[in-house]
Amino acid sequence: MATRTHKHTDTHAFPKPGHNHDRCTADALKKAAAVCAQRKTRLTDIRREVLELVWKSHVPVGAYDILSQLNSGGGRTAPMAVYRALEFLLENGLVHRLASLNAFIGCAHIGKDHHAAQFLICRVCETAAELDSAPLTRALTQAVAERGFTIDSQIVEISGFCPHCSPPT
Amino acid sequence: MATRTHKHTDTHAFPKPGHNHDRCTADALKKAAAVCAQRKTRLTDIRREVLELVWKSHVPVGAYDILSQLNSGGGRTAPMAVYRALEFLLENGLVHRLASLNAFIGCAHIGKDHHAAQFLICRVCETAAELDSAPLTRALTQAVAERGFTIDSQIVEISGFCPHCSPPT
DNA sequence: TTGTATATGTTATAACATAACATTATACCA
DNA sequence: TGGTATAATGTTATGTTATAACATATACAA
Repeated sequence: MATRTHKHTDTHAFPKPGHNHDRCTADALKKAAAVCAQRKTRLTDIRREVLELVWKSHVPVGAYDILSQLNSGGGRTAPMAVYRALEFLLENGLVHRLASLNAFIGCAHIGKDHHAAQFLICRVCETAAELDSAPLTRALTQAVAERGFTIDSQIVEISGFCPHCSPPT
Repeated sequence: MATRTHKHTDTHAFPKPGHNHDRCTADALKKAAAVCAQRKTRLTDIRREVLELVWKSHVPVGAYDILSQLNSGGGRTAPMAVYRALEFLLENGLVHRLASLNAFIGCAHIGKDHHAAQFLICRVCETAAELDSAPLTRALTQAVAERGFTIDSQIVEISGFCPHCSPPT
């Protein structure tokens, strides 16, 4: 029988409304720096600023939202700069793009090359969380293989109601 | 033991390069008319034209592509008309929207309220096909339920190589 | 320090989508 | 049949997301 040693069951918990979010951000930035150091890519000022803005919350954020936050102090950054930073962050597995929202969110599992990109998105609080279910991935892999198809990349985005928000009555 | 009576195993086959596509189109249009009659919604000229254009192939098509095809004969249709037609077709389950491509494709299973919206998309020939895997749906439902999440809608879009196109060597 | 690769700045435009209001067509009932 | 409500379409304008192309600047290694 396989060993089952989990420190806690919180690994995939949906972000709680009152959690200490500063920790999420600090942790993400630390790991991001480590990943970039290891991969010998450069986490420049603008890239880090964009990453910080993406990590302001667990709500996916649009490129132009990031842009206006960057420019809120009178800056003159252009859209290209933001898209380039996002492209870098995507390539390095530091953020994800949600196709259903045209928005970006910080990767919650930096380093563990999951690359699953399976998301739960709450319609009420707009929070998005990575699902990363191994059984789901297995079912998907099998279903796709049965069709004679070879996976290159996948998008799984589930919209609904998170554990902290009730469906409208 | 459950009965297993399938006319053929082709139900979920990936569209073959040389298949008789006129049949796909004719079939889709016939079913579309039936659905609209049953639901007492109106398949007007522009709606049917857009549906026909969507069914020109199994490659998802953008709204502005549809628009330029509509106007290729000197017409002056505006984007709104196309988007409104697409909205109608979506509401009536006659087409799907692929979020990863910002494009639309005819629904291959009109009537059978699947609403799964699981797609395979070939990177080479650009053909998209509905996956609609029950095991996948089950795994997904379960994984989501385990997180205390309630599904409202789902997007599953798998990009890769179809059975008729080889991965680049 | 100088060359090369990488990153950023800048301008313009492409691509996708909707808001708001006017007009026309259709259905349905009195 | 004619009036009226509803649905559909026309029209204009604009919002939103994303990329192309070329110029300049910065970092790093030889």
